[in-house]
Formats: sequence, structure tokens, C-alpha cells
Amino acid sequence: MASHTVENYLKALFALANEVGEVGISDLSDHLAVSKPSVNGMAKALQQDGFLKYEKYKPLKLTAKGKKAAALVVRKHRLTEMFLVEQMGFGWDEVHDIAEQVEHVKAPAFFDRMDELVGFPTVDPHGSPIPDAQGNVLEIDCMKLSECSVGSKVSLVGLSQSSKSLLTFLDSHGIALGHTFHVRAVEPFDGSMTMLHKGAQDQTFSLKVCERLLVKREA
Amino acid sequence: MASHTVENYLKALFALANEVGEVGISDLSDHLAVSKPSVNGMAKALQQDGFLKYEKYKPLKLTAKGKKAAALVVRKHRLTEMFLVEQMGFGWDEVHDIAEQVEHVKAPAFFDRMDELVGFPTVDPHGSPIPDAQGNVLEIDCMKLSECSVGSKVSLVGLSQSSKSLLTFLDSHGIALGHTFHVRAVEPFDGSMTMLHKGAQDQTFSLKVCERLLVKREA
DNA sequence: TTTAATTGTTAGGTGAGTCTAACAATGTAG
DNA sequence: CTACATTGTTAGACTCACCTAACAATTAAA
Repeated sequence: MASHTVENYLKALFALANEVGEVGISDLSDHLAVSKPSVNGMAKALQQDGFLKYEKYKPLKLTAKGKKAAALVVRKHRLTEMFLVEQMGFGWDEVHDIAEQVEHVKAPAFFDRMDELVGFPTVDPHGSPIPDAQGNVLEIDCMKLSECSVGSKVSLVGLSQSSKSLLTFLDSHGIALGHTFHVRAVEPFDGSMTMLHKGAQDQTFSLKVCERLLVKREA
Repeated sequence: MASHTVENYLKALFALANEVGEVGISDLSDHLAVSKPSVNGMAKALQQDGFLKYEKYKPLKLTAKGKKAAALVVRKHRLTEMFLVEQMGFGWDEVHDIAEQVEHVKAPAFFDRMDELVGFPTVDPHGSPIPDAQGNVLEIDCMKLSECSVGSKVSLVGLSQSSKSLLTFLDSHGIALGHTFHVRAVEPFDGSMTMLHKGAQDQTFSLKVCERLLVKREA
């Protein structure tokens, strides 16, 4: 089984590949807060173990084996987050750090039981998809709120790069997954958007916020 | 915070001290399946960190700091076991290995929430006491079933050195914590005992089993 | 296209935790 | 009281994951 460290590298590779496509040594180095030579060394090791295709000066590419292993770590992370929220009463802004640790537990039965107890969810508390037990990830059909034009009616289905501060911000504005937004105006100067939230109240958010909100067009 | 490894050494020290009093390098070496030189080196390191009093060729002694740290690891372990049984539906024979891993999670809120959800228990699913958040351990008033004489009426309150195989054995004989036993006969040859179980049925157990069953005299 | 910035690599070292081989101290039996 | 067995210690080496300093390759800018 992969070590705690290897699991973290795989998870980072997986996340970065989904965000930016090409992943370089420096990207990983930044994301994991580890020096570039360390990443370089680990890349060689992961290649040796068949998790990675690695050629000098070329971007890193997860192999099929690597993708599956990474997805299974992400699965453990997201199931844990779901369990923490649904069964243990934590807030969606509290679960990331705990799940970051619990995800390294090697006990399939533990995660299977979580899965069962929360009713085999397909997304985590932040709307991110939970890979299945075979490591397959379901793509979610969504777009950034910032890409929507005036008049669009959408509902919030997920977040990209959710951070504790973003979650706290959303909480403080009463925003949760599933809520609807009706785009009223887009400010050309800074891209900030004004929306009717839940058909009730106008709210204005900066471009920075709107880029993080993943939405689906309302039926 | 103490590393995963250090936590395991502390836990072992704690367990062995409760079982045999004096703990030597070899005891730890056996218990942790680690070579004696490794234990020797770790003993020096733990002494350095103030967890241990260590003098050459003398038995190892946990300091107050060491005892507290060890008790808090045991607390995490036993709370986890309780949570796994009470909230997640695992059997008492399945929880040890999972708890062995979960106990190393560094997230006090996680264990506090478990504690709350299972109703602030004082003993784990095997009847072992759960240290409180300050590291204090409640002594349980009990004796080995093997020390009871014919005619004693007792109830099962805990196990000493519970192993998967012991738990499976007890399960298969329908025995659980709280059950009553009325000692009917003790075989002088091999120490095996015949008891009336739950006032219903006579069962005979070997000395080896009876030494592991911790009981309290019935009121 | 030569320069500068970014990005990646090599070389060499550190600390934690482990091991084996060899030896020293302690304890137990005869 | 010597002899042997147990127990503990030292020395030296290994792996994993990390680091810094220095250098090389690639890419972007002037």
C-alpha cells in the first residue's frame, strides 16, 4: 500500500491535473509546500512504482494505475467529509482538515461503512464528486457562475478550490448548495455580479467569488 | 505533537506497565515487534523529550508527562472503538485494528464529537476504562474469573488482553459484557471451570479463558 | 537572438526510525 | 562461585522523505 506521503502526492497530482491539465514539478512543489528537488525525487520513485509517467523536463502524467490510486484516496477523503457532516454534525467549513488525516486510514471496511451510513452519496458536502470504489469519477455538468450572462437562472452545484475562508464567506451570506441565483447585472469594470438569491434578495459578489461558484442552468 | 511512532511506544509502555509493572527493553521489543536496539534508541529519545525516565540497564518508567500523553492516546483508541461499535455498527471483534489507525488522527474536535455522540462512555466495548480528557484513568474494581471459588456469583465487566480470537470465541459462546456467571465447579487438574451462564446453561471454560475474563462480585 | 526569468536537475546532507552483528552487563543454576 | 542464559548496549548501515546550494535546460522578453 502507498505511504501517507505517496497518497498525498497522488491526491495533489489528481487535483492539479483537473485544475490546470499540465502539471509541472513546480506546481506540485507549491501545492504540497515541498522543495522542487524533493518533488523531483518523488517523481522518479512514483514512476518506478508505475504511478506516473515521467521524462526529464516534461510535465508529469499519472498512469491509469496512478489515476485509480489517486481517485481512491480522493474517495476516502470525500466520503469522510460527507460522514463528518451528515453523521457527526460538523459544518462544511470544518471537515477538510479532519478528512485530510482520516483519509490515510487503511481499513476499507471503515470507509465502506461510512458510505453505507450516509446513503452512498455521489458528491461531497462541497459538491465535488465522490469517485466510486473502482476509482471512476463522474463528471459533473456545470459552469462557473462568472461565465453566466445577465438573465441566466442557475443553481449552485459545487465549488472550485473551496477554502475555509470561502466556505465561511458563503455561510455568512446564507448561501448553500442547491440555492438558485438569477443573474441581474454584471459590472463591466470589475466583473462583479448582482444576483437575486433564492428568489428573495439581491446580492452582489466579486468576480473572485463568482469564479469559485459552480452552477447548473435551471430547468 | 508526538509522531505516530512515539504514540505507539507510549501506548505500549502504558499497557505493559499496567500488565506487568516493570517494563524492560525486551518487553517493548516483543510487544511492538521491533528490535531491541531500536527500542533502546527510542528510549533515549523519549527520555530526551521528558516522556520517560531511563537509566542504563534499569527498567523503563513513564514520567507524569509520559503517562498523560499515553493515556490520551489510549483515550483516542477506546473512544474510537466505542464509536465504531455504537454508531457505525461494527462488532467488538472488528474494531481494534481500525481504531489502531484512527487513534493517530490529530483533531481533538473529532474525538470530542465521538465522545458526545456515544454519550461520554467510561469504558470501551471490551470493558476497558476510557481515560478522561486530562489523562486520568479510572480504576475498575474487578478480579479474574479464574480467581473465583466455587459458589461465586459474578458478572463480566471486562477482558484482559482481549484478542480477536478471544472475542470470536466469546461471541460463539453467546457471552457478552454484563452477563452473569455462577461458578459451579473448578477442575483441580487443569483449572477449567464450569459455570451457570445467565442462570440458564452450564458452560465449561479452560483456565486460559477464565484468566482473561474480568468479573465483579454480584450484589 | 542574446538576455533574463522560470523551471528542472544534480549533488550532497539531515533526521527519524529501522535493522544486524558483536559485545557487555545482569541474573540464575549448578 | 563459576558458567550460561537472558537482557541491554554500541557501532554501523539502510530507507524514506526531506532540505540547501549550485548548475542546466527551457521559455519568454527585449
